[in-house]
This record gives sequence, C-alpha cells and structure tokens, in this order.
Amino acid sequence: MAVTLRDVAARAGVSARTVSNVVNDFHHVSPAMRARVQAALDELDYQPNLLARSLRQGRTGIIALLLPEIAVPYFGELAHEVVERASRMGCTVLVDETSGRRSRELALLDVADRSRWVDGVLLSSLGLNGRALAGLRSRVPVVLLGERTAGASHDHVGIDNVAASRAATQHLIDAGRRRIAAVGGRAGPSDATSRLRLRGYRAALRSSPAPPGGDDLYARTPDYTRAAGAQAVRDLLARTQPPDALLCFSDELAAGALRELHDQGLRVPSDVAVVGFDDVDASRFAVPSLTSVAPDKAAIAKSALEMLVERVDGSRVGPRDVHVPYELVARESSAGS
Amino acid sequence: MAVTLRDVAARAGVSARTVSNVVNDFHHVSPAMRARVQAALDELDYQPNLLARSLRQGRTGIIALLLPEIAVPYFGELAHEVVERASRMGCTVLVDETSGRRSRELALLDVADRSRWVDGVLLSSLGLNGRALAGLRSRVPVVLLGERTAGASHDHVGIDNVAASRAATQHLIDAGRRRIAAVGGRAGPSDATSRLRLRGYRAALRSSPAPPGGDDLYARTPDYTRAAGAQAVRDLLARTQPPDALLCFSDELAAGALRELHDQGLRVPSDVAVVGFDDVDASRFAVPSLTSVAPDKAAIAKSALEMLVERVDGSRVGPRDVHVPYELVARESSAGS
DNA sequence: CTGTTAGCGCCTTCAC
DNA sequence: GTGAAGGCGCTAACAG
Repeated sequence: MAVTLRDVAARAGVSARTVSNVVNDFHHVSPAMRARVQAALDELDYQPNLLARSLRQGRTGIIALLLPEIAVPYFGELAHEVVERASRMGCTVLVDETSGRRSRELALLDVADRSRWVDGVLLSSLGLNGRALAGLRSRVPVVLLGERTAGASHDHVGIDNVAASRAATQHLIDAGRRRIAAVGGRAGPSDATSRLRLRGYRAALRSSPAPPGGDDLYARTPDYTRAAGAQAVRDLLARTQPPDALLCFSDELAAGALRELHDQGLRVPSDVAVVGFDDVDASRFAVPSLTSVAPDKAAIAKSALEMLVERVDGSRVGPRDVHVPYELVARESSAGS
Repeated sequence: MAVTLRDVAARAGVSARTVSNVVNDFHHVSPAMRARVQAALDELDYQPNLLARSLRQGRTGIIALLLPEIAVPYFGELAHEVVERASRMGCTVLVDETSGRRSRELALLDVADRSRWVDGVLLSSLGLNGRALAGLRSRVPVVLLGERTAGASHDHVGIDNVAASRAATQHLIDAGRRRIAAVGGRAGPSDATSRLRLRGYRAALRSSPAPPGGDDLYARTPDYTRAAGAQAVRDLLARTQPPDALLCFSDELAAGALRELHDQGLRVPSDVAVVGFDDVDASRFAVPSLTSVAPDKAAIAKSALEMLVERVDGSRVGPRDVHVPYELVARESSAGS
C-alpha cells in the first residue's frame, strides 16, 4: 500500500540505510548515490511514516496543551500563540480541555505521561495546587502556564500578578476612585490567580491616602465568566454603599459587569469605572471599550515552549519561574472621573 | 526504563500474547490466568505504549482539526464542541491553524495525509474551492466544516446558509426595516459562505413587498473581523442613503458594527437594527445584546465526527451533505422599530 | 485457552 | 561511504 523505505531502497538498488541517510541527510553520501536515491524517492513519492520514526526515536514532536476551556477567549488567544510558535518550532499541538477540574487535569496529565504520544505538556491549571503538582512524578516534562502555586516543582511562566493588580488598582485610585471593589475567583487555596491579584489590590489600597473599607469590597465568583461578572455586580449593588470602580480579574467578568451596570442604569465610567484582566480582543471593541491588564501572550507561549523543549532535550536545571511583561491598557471604561 | 509487555509477561510467567489479551480483553482468558496477569500488571504499573500500538494497528485515535484561527470566538466554540465530543469517543484532537490561506490548508492536509499521525481530518476551509478539494486524493478521510463548495467530493456538514440568511433578513423586514444592508466577505469564488448568505438575503428582499435598492447595499469586507465590521459601517454611512438595518455575516463583524454605530451617534436598534451570524457567547452580553443566527455547534461537531469515524472505519459511501439545525435568536439589537 | 513467530516502518550499532 | 542485522513495543496469524 504505502511506499516504505525498503521500497525506495529496492527501486534504487541500495540498502535502506542509504535511503535513510539521504532522507535525513546523515553522513556524507556520494553525490551520485544521492542523486539516484533522490530519483527513486521522487518517483515513488516516498513520505516517511512519522509514527514509526517516533517509535524508534522515542520522540514525537507533539506537545499537549491542557486548558480549562478552549472557547474561553483568553485561552483561545493563548492557544493561538502556542500553536503558532509551536508550528514555527516544528511541533504540533494536541489540545485537551480540563474544565478546570482537578480530577480531569490529573487524568489528562497521566495519559499524556504514559501514552508516549507527547513529548511535553503545557498545563494551564486551575484545580491543582502546589502540593498536588509536586507529588506528580511525571516522565514527560510539564510547564505551567498562569500562576505558580506555592511549592510547585515545575517550570512556570506568567505575569507578576501582584504587581499587575497593584498597578491596575493604582490606576483607578489615580483616576479619583475611592470605593474600588475587586471581583473574581474565590481566593481559595486552589485559586492562586485571584489570591495574588487580591494581594496586589490590597497593597495598592493600603498605600493609598484615602483607603476605603475592608474585605467587603471583594466579590467572590464561582468562575470567571460573564454571567459571574453580572451576578457579582448585582451582589455589590445590593450592599449598603455601592462601589465607584470595579477591578475584575478577567475581561469576561468585566464584560458581564458592564452589561449588568448598563441594565441597572449606571454609567461607565462616570458612575462606575471598570478594569479587566487579560486584554482579550473583544475588549477593544466593547461599548465602552474596556481598560485591561494585557499579559504578553506571545511571550508566554514563547518562554513556555522554549523551556519545555529544553526539558525534552534533557535539561535538568531546577524549576524556573519566568515573569513575562504585562501592560495596563487604559481605555474608555476607566477614563478620568 | 519503561515497563513493557514482555516485562509483565516474564513477571507473570506467561507469554506476551496473554498479557496483551488481558490488557485489551480479547478472547476468553481463564479467570486464574487473568488474575495472575493482572497482579503483574499492577505490580509493575504497566501502561501500554500507544505509539507502538498505533504503528501496529495503523490507527492513532487522533483527528486533526484544521481551522483558520483558534482565537476567533466562533472557531474556539466549535473547537470546544469537537474536543469534547472527540474525547467522549475516545479520540484526541490535534489543532492546527491555516489563517484561511489556501496554501497553508493544502500543506497541512498534505502533512496530515502522509505523516500517519492522524486518522482523519476536520477541515474548516476558507481558501479552498470545490475544484481544489476534488483534486485532492487523500488517503486520510476529510470532512468539511462550514460551506460545501460546488463539486466538492467530501463529506460536509453545516447549516443551510441560504435559508438561514433568508430567515434573518425576513426577521428584519418584519420589524419594519426597509433599507437592509448585507455585510461581510467578498462573495467571490473562494468565499462560499458570503455567497450563500447573500443569496438568501436577496431572496428575502425579492419576496418582500417593498424592495429596497440593489447591490449597493452589500458591503464587502476583506475578512470577518470586528475591525472589518467597523470599516463597513463607515463605508455604508458614507453612501447617500444610510441603511436602517445591517445583516452581518458574522458576530464579529456585527460587534465591530455596533461599536462604530455607537461612535457615529446612531442608536441600535432605533436608528439601525443589527443581526449577526454564529451566535457567539459574547453576543448575549453585548450592549445592546445581539440578535444572531445560531448554528447548532454541538450538532456540527457530532455529525462531523460521526461521519469521519465511519470513513476511518472504511465506509465508502458517496460524499454526504449534512445540514444541521440553526435558530434565529432575537435580542435587543433588532427589537421592533 | 495460550505460546510462538512475524512483522508494523524506521533508525542505528556493527562490520566492510 | 555503504550493507546487513537488530530492535523500538505492540498485536495478529498461526499453531498446539
């Protein structure tokens, strides 16, 4: 059926070894021989069976990208950067969804680890905390995207969430806001993102001359969706004194918040300023356009893949922790009061 | 290093074949034997090398999903449905991006075809027309997502674009709109989507009692992005008589249009009604929320994967053309004038 | 019901 | 610079 190395060898009247040498240009094959083999290669339209090659070499050139959900814009944009850079590096990307569930993250990691399908794993984990990850003895290298959970024993790449959150909060303070609410996540042990961002938020408030109330200005949410953002606004507005600014820990939350504020007859930014995280493409076109903390997604993909490939190549250096740049993109939703 | 079938066989004092039988529960292994093998399996923590299995069986359980761009919300949502259903069917999904470029689509198809990595391909093609696809003699089965281009020789699944577009246009006519503009694509030979949707749009107008002007109410766009939607609105408003409704051939176009209409001081829906296509998650939360044609994405993924698996299993029936349901979801952006 | 024997297609250690 | 043989780990024919 399919044409194999042997077929080509027979056609050219040489051994399989020689054909292999030509295909991968190994050693130095004599020009005459090379030409003859090449002719046979072309005539038979030979294409190597990558499966067999991988079995032999113990390397597939495939990396797994494990995300909570690919349809969430931020993860979609991240996946885009990963796929693009991987392809430039000669790798292909296998995408799998975890729903952010710990059990599923572990199961997929396990499969990836044992099946021999993938050379390495990029994991954007929501459910696994440091201990769970440290307990993981995987053959396949894993690089974490997003937060570094305490005690993690893996490479990790993300932005400095504390600093970013602090900067975003300061931006609102500078715009004259005094009752700034933080929105998103549960700040629990398995939600490092919101924990870190909350820390930055509080740090900014503490160093501000007119500090607002305490914890009551944090609205927890079960997830980072638009629906959760809308619900959070309803919760906040039901409290005695409504906020004059929202720091939402994702653009999706912020989008839901914008919608709900609109429904409640509040104007953005005059009544309430809104800032998001992730700087998703849609935020530029929202009405009003959304101020957001923009992580350098291309840089995340680049660092992560580079570290992963190093590990695949056998590097044994200690776990690394890479911070990529972020930028606060100021737009209409937080324009000066 | 890794524990193989042989190791287990040696440990249990049986042949590799028997172990294989236990692992895949083939034939009927005697309970006693099964228990002994299972014990060895557990003790050694054996996990099959899927690579070797695939090489042997000529099947990988991997399907490739070729999309223009995963970060585009519609494709992200589609990918989500595909990944989810594939995982339920025991398959994994390899995602690759084509940028909608013909050359890249062909190249990726070729790689998928020859590398033996994937059992089948799901292709959401923008650049390939019927002839180009028909000329493709691929070993690996391919199912097309989106439009069936004329003369295509492959299975295809999508919505009935003509009917859907006609229904959406009728919806605007019923809402009292008289100058309805169509927005999106180039309606050229390699852009079947806009061609079909334009056809439905025109059919609705023709059967309407008060037909508006002619072709001048179609705004071409280079792509289906928000930026293009905004630009299209600027173009349309520069014409002598501005439209009172927009039928945008994607929700992204519509989102850009909403933004631009807002910037130009026009109110939606009172001045201009807007309808989109795809019913992306963001559209529900837009301000105003966006009326959209909602294809049943889960059904697309389901049909496509089912057809693909049938082909992988050797089915040789003629090319099939499946229409999945769609629904016009009426929201604020087209509320009665 | 289980053991033996061949490969799947490729790369690579040995000889020449 | 080239040929021959072995094996990556698994499963599918054949025995027995």
